[in-house]
Amino acid sequence: MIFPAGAGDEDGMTLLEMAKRDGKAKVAIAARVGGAVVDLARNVPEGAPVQWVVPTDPDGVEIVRHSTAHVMAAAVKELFPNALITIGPAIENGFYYDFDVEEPFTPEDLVRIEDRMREIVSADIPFVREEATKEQARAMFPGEPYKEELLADIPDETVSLYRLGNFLDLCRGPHLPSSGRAGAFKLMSTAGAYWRGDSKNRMLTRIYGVAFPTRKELDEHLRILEEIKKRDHRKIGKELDLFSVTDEIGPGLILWHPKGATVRRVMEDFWREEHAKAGYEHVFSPHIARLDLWRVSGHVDYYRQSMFSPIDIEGQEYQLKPMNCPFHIQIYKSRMRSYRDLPVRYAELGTVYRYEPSGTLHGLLRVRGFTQDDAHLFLRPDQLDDEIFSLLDFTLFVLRAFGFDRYDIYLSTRPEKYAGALAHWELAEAALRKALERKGLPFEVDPGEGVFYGPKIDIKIKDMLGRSWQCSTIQVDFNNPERFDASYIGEDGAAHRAIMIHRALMGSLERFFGVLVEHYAGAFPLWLAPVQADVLPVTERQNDFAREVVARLKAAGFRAEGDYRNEKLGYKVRESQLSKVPYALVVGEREAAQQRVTPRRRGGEQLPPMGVEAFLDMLRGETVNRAK
RNA sequence: GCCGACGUAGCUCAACGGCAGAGCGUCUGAUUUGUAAUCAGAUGGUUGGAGGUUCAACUCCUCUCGUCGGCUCCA
Repeated sequence: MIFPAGAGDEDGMTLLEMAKRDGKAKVAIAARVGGAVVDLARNVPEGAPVQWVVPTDPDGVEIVRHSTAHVMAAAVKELFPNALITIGPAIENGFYYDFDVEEPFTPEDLVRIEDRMREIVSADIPFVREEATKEQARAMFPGEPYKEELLADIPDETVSLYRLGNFLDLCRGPHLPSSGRAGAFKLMSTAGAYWRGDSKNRMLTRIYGVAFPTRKELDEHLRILEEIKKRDHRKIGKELDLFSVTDEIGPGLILWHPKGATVRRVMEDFWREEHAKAGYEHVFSPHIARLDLWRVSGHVDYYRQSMFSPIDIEGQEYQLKPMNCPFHIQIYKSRMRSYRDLPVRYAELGTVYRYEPSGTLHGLLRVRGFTQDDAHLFLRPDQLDDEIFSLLDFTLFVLRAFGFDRYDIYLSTRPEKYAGALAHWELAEAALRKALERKGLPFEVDPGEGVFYGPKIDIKIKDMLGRSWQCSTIQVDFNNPERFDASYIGEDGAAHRAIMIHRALMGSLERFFGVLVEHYAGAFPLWLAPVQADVLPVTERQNDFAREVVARLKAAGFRAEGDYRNEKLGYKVRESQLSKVPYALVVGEREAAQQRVTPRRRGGEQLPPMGVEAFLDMLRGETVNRAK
């Protein structure tokens, strides 16, 4: 919401005074003058139009968050005078501030800091903007080495400073007129963070907080956090007995339990089937290979920090594979290729192992051993455009089948450190761009974010809660065909270099499965559900009929289980519901007599009794288009 | 890897220098049950591991392994 305002008509009038005059002082927290957002303490610019910035504007929210960070720093400086201040920006949903302290803050400290913050807000202390030369500013931060370092890096001669009571901070601003304008906030956690994000620097103590213009928005945010917690795939994975990671096996290594493995198998079957239809050939490759292979591929040079140590086998060094590409290239190279053979498309659910620092491991989303739904395509240059175009189609089709139809697409271009010829890069970037445009897909360019061997398209899917997950990637590669001498015989009878595309749609089965669990909160759509129907006999007199129903469902290719325990129906229904099985089939005396079942959907909806065949038809109808 | 917090029964959690517990689960028995928990009994632990302080350690200290929240990186 933007309130237009008249141009200032009095010399020396501040924006705040003008806001008061216009009755906007209660809502405006800053103003947009020209392109810049400025504090209300500034003078009204002559002749320039002014727009009020209110807390609900994107710019306004950022000011609220940034100023809350300053309020926190002021509170910390009062309670912990020895804490050295560094930086404290606004971030998504809130803010943080990094401090250099001898002893990290405890949860109790956070409570004290938050209490003190509320007092500062109640006192409604003005934020006062000052300007100083760098030289003057240096003298204003005695004993604050981080501020000194920041000052040294600022190119401008004049810097701005903000005073909040006794607390002074070097800051670009803008800020709220006063602390009383801060919205609803809450300190969330402390964390270690390197000074300037560099692990060579000293570890600082960061305090994270969330802040919103209103209490209502804060409460809503906290509710979403609760929802995220409820959907956590690690929690649901345990509850539904899908997978585990154990101390005994090792961190970052996944055990797929039968229920999780069933979902994975369905995912894989679907994947294999669709790839075969799309002209891919399936291959298999070993988990280790001679280290030399990885020297040729460039992994030893570019990727060593993510690889496990080589294994000594009879004096030869072997390497646990971090990628599948060199194997597929070898298969391609196993015989002479004609231009007529291309494109050659090799697909493999290839399990790779990468060393990830222990602190980065996270459930299924960040692991040390994972299976890529990998494929490598070998093409002639004239095939590049069409291949990428149809690949985009194929990718979006697969994602849609799993229930993802919202995504962000990124085109990552040539990085500073790149391999190969510039002309190749330009050709590849143009091909990727053209395909996206031809499909009419909106995308963002990530300049310099390509892989060393080529540019790429990344697709980040959005889940039910709107969170983004990087899964699909399509990468053009001129480098590896060069390194491995992968070529084909052209129409002219001469050898030509092939172009390679690396691509993964789900990315990693582990991660994709984890995302699926959170997306559906464990309630998988029918085609993926590990158990699709629970058959629940009301008394043990119906057990025989229930077994027959289970057998018929299984014979028809569906996954069904019977609950023959000596429990009341309510108990069995409850357990079926909690394990998120899509259908519970109640079979009592009436059903058994009429050879029928009474289905109950996962949500509680009861369907009329029907014959087993009718129920099977219903299941078939619901699984034919997969995602639902 | 680095900073911090945390590891107690299969699961969720109590006990926080003085006899290691509850609910759920599991097992046994009774009950034969109609759409989110039938009753009773039993079972279950080198308190992550190693060392130390103490008359006494789940509790305090050191080391180690792991988990979680971040930093960095990425599928």
